[in-house]
Order: sequence, then structure tokens, then C-alpha cells
Amino acid sequence: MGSKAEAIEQYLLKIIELSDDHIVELRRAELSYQFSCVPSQINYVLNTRFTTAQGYVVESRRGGGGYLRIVKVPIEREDDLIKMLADKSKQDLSEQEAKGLVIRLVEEGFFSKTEGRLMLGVLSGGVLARAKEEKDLLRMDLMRAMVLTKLREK
Amino acid sequence: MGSKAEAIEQYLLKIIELSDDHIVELRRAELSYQFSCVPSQINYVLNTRFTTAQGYVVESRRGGGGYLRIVKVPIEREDDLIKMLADKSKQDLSEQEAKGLVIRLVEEGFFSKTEGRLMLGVLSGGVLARAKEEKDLLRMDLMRAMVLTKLREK
DNA sequence: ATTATAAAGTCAAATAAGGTCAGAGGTGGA
DNA sequence: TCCACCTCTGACCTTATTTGACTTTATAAT
Repeated sequence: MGSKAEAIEQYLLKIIELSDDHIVELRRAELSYQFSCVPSQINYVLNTRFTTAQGYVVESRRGGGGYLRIVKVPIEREDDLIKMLADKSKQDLSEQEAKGLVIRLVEEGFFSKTEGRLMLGVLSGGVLARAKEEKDLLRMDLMRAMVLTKLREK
Repeated sequence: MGSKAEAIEQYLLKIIELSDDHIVELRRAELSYQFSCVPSQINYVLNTRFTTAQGYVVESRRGGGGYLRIVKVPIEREDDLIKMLADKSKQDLSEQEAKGLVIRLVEEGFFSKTEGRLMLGVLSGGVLARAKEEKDLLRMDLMRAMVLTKLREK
């Protein structure tokens, strides 16, 4: 049984897809009611799955007439990419982050679908098991290497 | 006398066979309960019998809604390059070997040129530096993962 | 202005998975 | 018999999700 968080994610993705300008606006309380969960779980989903790294901007407003707005934004890809890669302080990459990033890079057309699959193949699952504690560091190295390879070819 | 590990293996093989897309998803805790063993024995079975060398990709997720997913990738090829990957005794792959292999796989049209470049980007140079002595083992894991990913999509 | 009401945000604890590793226990062949 | 090589177990670890008490901010009503 998939988690509730995932169901909420899927629902949001779907309605974003359906909206013509890739913007969706909603009430936190209503959504949490629909999915019979506490309101703060909506924040959890937003914080873990609709991050800027994954290409989303979330705005909100409290109080009467409050709302949540999720906007999917395209990136100025190469600049942002280089920035991300150049950010030396970011030395590790979790599996989740990696997946989000790859999905986005494919959506942006930076990588083809098959390339994306290839990347997911090495970045996720038990493939890096041997690397143990260094797994997340290595994953970052691999991601860098692949993005750089691709940049060079363009 | 068949071991419990073998019984679990047989069971998994059977349900993978029965599933129409060769994918099976399950709860570790449930399975271990069915076979009255500790949960970690499931990992033992997966690690010893459902490896990439044997054509399986295993994914998992922890936490609420967690799961194990086993994907079988059919390796029915006369292609001896690919067969080599199925050779369990071959556990490491040097940089030179990797390059040669990728080049041939691209020549044969198994991988596209850009995919090949992506692979070389990951398999060669200092990218795996972090893995130290395990570098060659890890390189083999990566190669297997990529080939399986590609086979999976064909 | 003050107070009431209607949102949404934060954060940490509780819960629900799966992962790792080292050592104990078997088993079969030389 | 003895050794090498499986299997099996349990203690401990890491990660993801769910919940709820408390906080903050906006609007509406007096």
C-alpha cells in the first residue's frame, strides 16, 4: 500500500498537469480533509516533493482567504545547472534528490528519456550499496560527471 | 534438504513468473512472517540470489509505506558481451575493460553514442576515486546496472 | 483599536518501515 | 574429522511518514 504522502503527491501532480498554465491553487484544510490526514501533512508533502530543486515554487497565504499555490517553473537550464554543480558546499545527493533532479532534467529536455533512465539506473536502488557510508557522496560525483559529460557534448 | 533461503527464492521466482510484467512488490516484514524467519533473511536471499549479475534489479523504500520491489530483466541473448555480465565469478571491471566494453556495445548499436559517452563519463577517470580499493567492483556494479536498465527498456 | 475567527506554518515525537553487520549454527566434501 | 562455505539470527541503525500541540499571520466584526 503506497503511502498517503504519495497519493497526495500524485493528486497534485495530476491537477498541475491538467491546469493549462502549470499553476494550481488550493486550500490546505480542504485537501487534508479529502485525504483524511492532518493539515500539516500537506506541508510535509510540499516540503519533500515540491522543492525548488524539483522545479516548483510554492507560495501561500495565511489567515482568512488563505491559500496554497504551487507553480511549476522552467529553469534557465545550463546556468542553473552549472551553478548547482559549482556549489562545492553541496557534496552529497540522496536518492530522492537524485530522482527528482533527473526527472526534471529530462522534462527540460537536457537529457533524453533513455539517458534519464540510464542515470536513474545507476543513481538509485542497491547499485551503490558497496559504497556504504559514502553512498551519497558518490552519487553526487556520479551526477556531476554525467551532467558535465552532457554539457561538453552540447 | 532445501534451506529456507532456497524456499524463499523459489517462492519469489514463482510469483515473479506469474506476474505479467516480471515485477513484484512486497513487504519485507510480511514475507519474513510467512516464512517464519527474521526480516534480515529476506535481505540475505536478495543479496545472494537476486543480484544484477543474475539479471535482477531490486529497489526498496523505508519508512511508512515502505516496500521491496524485484524486477527481472530477461537476458536471453547470444551476445557474449552481455553474457559476460551475467558471469557471476567476474566481479570487477578495470577502467580499460570498461572502455573497451562500452565502445563495442556502442558499435553494436546496443547503446547510442550519447549513452556511451555518458557511461564513459561515469566509468572512467577520477569519478570513482571515493570508492578506493572497491573501485573496480563498483565499476562492475555500475556497468551491470546500466546494461540491465537498457535491456529493460528494449 | 480591539477582539474574534480563519487560515497556514513549525517542530518534535510517535510510528512504520527497511538495512547492516557480525557472529552463531549447519552441512557437505576432502 | 575438519575446514570452507553457506545459512540464520538478533541487536542496532537509518530513513520516511504521520500526528498533534503550539505559533503566526491575515481578515472580519465590534
